[in-house]
Amino acid sequence: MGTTERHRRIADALREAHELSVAELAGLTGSSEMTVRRDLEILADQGVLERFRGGARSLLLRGEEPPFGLRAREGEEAKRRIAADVAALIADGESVVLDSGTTCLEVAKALRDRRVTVMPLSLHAANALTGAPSVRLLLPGGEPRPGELALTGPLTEASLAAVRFDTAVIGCCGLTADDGLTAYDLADAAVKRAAMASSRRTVAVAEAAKFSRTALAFVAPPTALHAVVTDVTAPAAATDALAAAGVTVRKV
Amino acid sequence: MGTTERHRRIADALREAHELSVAELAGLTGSSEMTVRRDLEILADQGVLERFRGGARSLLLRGEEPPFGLRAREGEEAKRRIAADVAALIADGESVVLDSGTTCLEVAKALRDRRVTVMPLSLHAANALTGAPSVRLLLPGGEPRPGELALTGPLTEASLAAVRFDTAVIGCCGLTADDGLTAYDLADAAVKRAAMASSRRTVAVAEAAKFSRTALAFVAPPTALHAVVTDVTAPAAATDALAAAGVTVRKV
DNA sequence: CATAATGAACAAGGAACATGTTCGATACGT
DNA sequence: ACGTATCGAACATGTTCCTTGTTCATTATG
Repeated sequence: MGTTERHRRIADALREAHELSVAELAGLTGSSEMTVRRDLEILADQGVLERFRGGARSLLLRGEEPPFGLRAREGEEAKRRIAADVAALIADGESVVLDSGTTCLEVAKALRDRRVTVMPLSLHAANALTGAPSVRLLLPGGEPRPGELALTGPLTEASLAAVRFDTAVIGCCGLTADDGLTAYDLADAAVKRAAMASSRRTVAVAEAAKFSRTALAFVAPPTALHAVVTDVTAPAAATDALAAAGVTVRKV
Repeated sequence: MGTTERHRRIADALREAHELSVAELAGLTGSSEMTVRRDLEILADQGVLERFRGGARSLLLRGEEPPFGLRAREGEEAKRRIAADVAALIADGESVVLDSGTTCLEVAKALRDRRVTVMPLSLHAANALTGAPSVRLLLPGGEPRPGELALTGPLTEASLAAVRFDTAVIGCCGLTADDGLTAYDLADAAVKRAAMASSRRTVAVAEAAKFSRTALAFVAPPTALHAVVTDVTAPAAATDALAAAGVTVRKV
């Protein structure tokens, strides 16, 4: 079993059982206790769990967002397909503002060899695009949130206000026809709104799981979106409701 | 011989001999021709040299700046000492704007465990500071220059204008009592000036080699500097002249 | 057209990483 | 305060990835 696979299993097991002993986790993963301890130390640093003598307890009980490193490994294949489709929606020469989040990071990778202007809203995406000779990279100012490295704050909003884009590619934590597009973080939501306000059209990206969630911070109603790109496993009821609200839904 | 050591030798040899054959470079480095070809491809991508059939010729003949990857490995020890001294000049709780360049990157590493607010002017320094729990990181907007990843342009200057710092740590390409502080890049020079204008005091960092150079873009006269940190090998004539202009010179 | 350089493909060597084991130190319950 | 269980540092082993060298078919040059 690979390291990341084991981390995922430990995090999942703790989300269900609240807390587990090191011995239980070692049995569950089939590895030694020492390895589990090393994993727990890493996951504790990421804020996934809290150590106590003999075991660990999950910190992801409520509607909180798992940390970046964990989410990046979930549904990678679906995210890549979504990203490829989004890249196909963008024409050469366009200017794009690219939201933070793991799905948008895949979009960044998909845009590396395209002739486009990109303003990424997270350092992860920025790093994915540096050194790409055909991409003109514009960085907004702001304060990178730990782990996520999403840029937020007045500097970010000021940078966005100074530029106009053809397309905004926006990620989300929840997306339903009733509640619209929602995010876990209030500051993030403000940046998403600013990015959309500076763009002619908005493309939202959302894996299937997003359609059954509504997060804390409201960003925009479905009518503000021009297209939503999701994967084929998205529930038809949810996507039909969005389509009825006038959004173009692409399942890839 | 390590890879970076070999790259350095190849670049140095070409700077002296203008152009050399692959066979000559293979003999010089004691490695196979295939390895030299692979090295030349990498260095050509970095803009260090130009390939031609049978060998390569240097592109660093004039007053041009060697690429970031090469400079980072030169005088590492001196840069680390300078960086440690600069970090000691900065008090806990201070806000600092940190210039681009390899020496300032070392300063960023030296500040990782300090309780300070830092706005780095290059993505290299920004990446060195992400994940540091005690550092409040502020990113300016701007366009990262390839390789260097130095942020420049109107967005950078606007971000700097919106904030006030206790200390500006400024790198340079040349520093003399007559010509003042100079840089290779005009856009960089404008950013340096904006950073200094937003700060109460300016600390310049300069390895010994900088005192015998004057680069294209003028940034500031010596009188605008409050302190210069350099290494012990800096020529006394140059540092004395700066001291006479009212600058505190620290040799470490 | 002949010769030399080139770069792709494969193989060997070594460095870096992940994992497991051992053992002294440390924290907890009684 | 004592005994027990947990912890994490240090070492040993296995695995993977990166670097280097060799071979050979292709390509450029005179």
